[in-house]
Amino acid sequence: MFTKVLVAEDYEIANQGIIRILEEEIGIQNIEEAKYCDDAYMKFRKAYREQDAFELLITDLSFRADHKVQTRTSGLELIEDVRSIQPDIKVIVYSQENRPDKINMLFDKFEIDGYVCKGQNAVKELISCVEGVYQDTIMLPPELASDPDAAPMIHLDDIDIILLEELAKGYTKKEIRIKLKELGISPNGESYIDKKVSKLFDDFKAKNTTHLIAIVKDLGLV
Amino acid sequence: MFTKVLVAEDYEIANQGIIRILEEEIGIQNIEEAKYCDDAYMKFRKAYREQDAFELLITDLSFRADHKVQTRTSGLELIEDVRSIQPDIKVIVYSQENRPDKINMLFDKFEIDGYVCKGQNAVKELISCVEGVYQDTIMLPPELASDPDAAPMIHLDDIDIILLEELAKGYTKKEIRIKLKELGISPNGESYIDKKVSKLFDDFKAKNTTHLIAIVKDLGLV
DNA sequence: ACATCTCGTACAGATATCTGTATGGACATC
DNA sequence: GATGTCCATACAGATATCTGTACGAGATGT
Repeated sequence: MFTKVLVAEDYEIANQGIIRILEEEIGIQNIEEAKYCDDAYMKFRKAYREQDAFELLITDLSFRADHKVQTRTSGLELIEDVRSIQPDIKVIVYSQENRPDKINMLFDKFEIDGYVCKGQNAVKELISCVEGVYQDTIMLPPELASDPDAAPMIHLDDIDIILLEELAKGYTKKEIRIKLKELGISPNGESYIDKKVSKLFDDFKAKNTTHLIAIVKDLGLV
Repeated sequence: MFTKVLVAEDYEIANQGIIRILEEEIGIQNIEEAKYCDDAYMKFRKAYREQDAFELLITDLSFRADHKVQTRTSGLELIEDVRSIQPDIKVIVYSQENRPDKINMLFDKFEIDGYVCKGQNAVKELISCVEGVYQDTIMLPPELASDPDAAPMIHLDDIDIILLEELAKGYTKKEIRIKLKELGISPNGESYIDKKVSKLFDDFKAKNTTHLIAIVKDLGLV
């Protein structure tokens, strides 16, 4: 089993709860906790530098802002930063997020190893998730694993994501086309972008750009 | 102090935590709990019918969907339904929501009496909130109370809300104008709507409709 | 080697958005 | 009663959106 685990979770009670489960139910000795993403990153760096790296990171997604100014405000940034240094570290996300598209995005884009949904059965789920991840299994939450084709997943490529993000920032398609060109991202043809967005309309059953952005915002995809 | 309180919160641990505080820290004897909005409503109706009504409702906003099919899926609906029967019941919302605009909206539109943010200091905040609400004080969370003019609040009237909601559903302004006319809501002139939306652009510093909807979605206003 | 399909691009027309100006009524202030 | 300020509406023009057709380049299959 894992011997050294880092827990990043700002909500103190939940933090203690996770530690208690790791210690008493799973029997992990060496657990460190952090209430802020930056603190978590510092502990991670220190352990890595001292050749005593963490094997598993359990992190929340959203961290409340408070008086302490943080460079990282989201678990996603923490995951990216940690993975850029130690790519093979296992990552389990523990969050209240329950939107399938968002959770799938975490596995697709951030290549997390497991996801546990805060809620009624979080204890049982967390235990089996940690055990599964230790066996190199990708541990989908039961909600997703049980009916994998319940919602026909929409696959978004990189350009789709960029388009959605830029549209949400209020840029026109022309401005986006110019941006893409400047950044050397291709394809960037005018009507290719139109086509891409039209396809997104079909996929999400949106009537127009505004509706599309409202839908993907609700889904938490951007 | 309150003698009879109803707690609606689906996350069991939090639910028990609230009850423990109400009992041991504040000394309230008669507390009932519910994990579902519908259950909470049933308990409320029963107590009201039996002339033994609740004096205070403490409720979460979001309730997880599970196998039990619910007619109410949000604390907001619960508040509306409860208030329509017993308008003078005190309501405290206990949620992880921390967006000032959204919380302000709860006070403005749902006339809640207090708000407690899930988090580090939730225990202290909950105690003072319950005590304040008992004294007929409107208990803003400390984040909002401390700097009331930190974010210059944008006042949205009914038409603004309707416009934002309909735009988010993908209706064009022309369609919205016709809808308003059919519903007998006025003003509904073509350029009045244009002007209203333009003002929203200014208020939220949005470049266009799509950007506007992205912003208000992020703020949780729709 | 040929047909077929997808991908990326170009163009064009109908519709919608956004911004500006103009007009008349309601209301208050002086 | 004259003046200015909102409020609600109308109209108009430049820009953007959305949809459809068309065309070449490359990949795929048979």
